[in-house]
Amino acid sequence: MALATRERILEAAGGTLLRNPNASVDEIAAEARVGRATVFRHFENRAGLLKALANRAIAETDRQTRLAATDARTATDALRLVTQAVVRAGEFFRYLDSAAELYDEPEIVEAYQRQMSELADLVGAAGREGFIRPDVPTAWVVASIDGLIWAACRAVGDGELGVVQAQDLVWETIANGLSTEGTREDRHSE
Amino acid sequence: MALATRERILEAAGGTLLRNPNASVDEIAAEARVGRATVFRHFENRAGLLKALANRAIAETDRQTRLAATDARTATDALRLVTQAVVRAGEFFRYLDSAAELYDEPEIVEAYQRQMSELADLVGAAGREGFIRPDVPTAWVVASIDGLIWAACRAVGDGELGVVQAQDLVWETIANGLSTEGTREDRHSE
DNA sequence: CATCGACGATACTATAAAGTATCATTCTAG
DNA sequence: CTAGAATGATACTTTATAGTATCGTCGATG
Repeated sequence: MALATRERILEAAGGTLLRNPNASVDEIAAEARVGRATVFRHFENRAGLLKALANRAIAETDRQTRLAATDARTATDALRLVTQAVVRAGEFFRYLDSAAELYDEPEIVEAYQRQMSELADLVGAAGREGFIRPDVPTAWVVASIDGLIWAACRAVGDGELGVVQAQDLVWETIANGLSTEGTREDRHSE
Repeated sequence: MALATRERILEAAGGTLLRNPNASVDEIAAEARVGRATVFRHFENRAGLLKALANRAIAETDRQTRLAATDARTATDALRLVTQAVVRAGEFFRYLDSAAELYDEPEIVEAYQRQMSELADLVGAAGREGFIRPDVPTAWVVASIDGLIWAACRAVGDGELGVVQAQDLVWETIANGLSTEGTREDRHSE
């Protein structure tokens, strides 16, 4: 089955590149239990393999977010669902931690920027609903959500948290932070 | 000046590797306005250069955190100051985004684990002071602080935020999240 | 059972980058 | 002003890996 082989290579590439971003085609093929030549039968070259892998991650993330967005009744709810959806898709793009080669692929960069821009739009809408504190710059909201999602995906990948638990914690942290303190003024005193 | 040259190479390596984690010694030397041979005069090999760079980042982070910790009167305060100190040291380790080779250096891995463990200790102490909500796993507290610090360092590096602003926002987000909502129960409704 | 396509294995070439050696030049200390 | 150290430039070797070509085998499909 050609499809099964191709998928197995992509799967192995994700796992191998996560452990070693500079893994050779040799290593990926070995991980996939496939001959090295077979990798080049399914992908034009190493860059093509990485590109296919990235596109797979983008598609999966889009799928999850689109699925989530249909359930939302408010922008705030959509932001929550999308955030949690991206955590769910995390296993597909976690290898991107160190995929510097992809910065040269306009197609990939564009897709990433589109997703970030969609997130920014959602943050803006949630802000207009009054969910986001107005004194926090939008850039930081987007950046910190991104950072928390990455942290969650890593924690899940390392087995420290379950997926559902991580999803809840991300949103909990976005919404309320980690502190017991209710007031926001005297947080520097104990 | 041997020292100035060595420092210039390290500086250039940090910048170059940030833009391209697989940058060759050629590129680093060019960025440092130095002959390629000179790099090998100051560092045993490429791995040695990366190791020196990592040690520099570790030392700078330690220095900043030690400086911060002396001012703290409570563990919660120490956690805040250390978090902000790491953001301040961010420019020194941001290139580590994709420095996979360093995973093989026990010395570096050990230092990283030590720093994370120190952070975990601080989180534990702050928890005993009642600052951290008891229903949040310590692993997530550590992971999310890490994620927010990374987000802050990237935002600073990209010029989206100033250092001081980023420091405050990180702590603000840790302590209170991003939301205007005071209650923690009905956050799923609008 | 025969055919055709996918695969594994292997051998080969090409290339980029690491690391070494050498020599002329420049800079600095005495 | 001079001797020695640091540097730049360059040429060279070595190595790892990408990518190609080929051939025999296996397995599904008709």
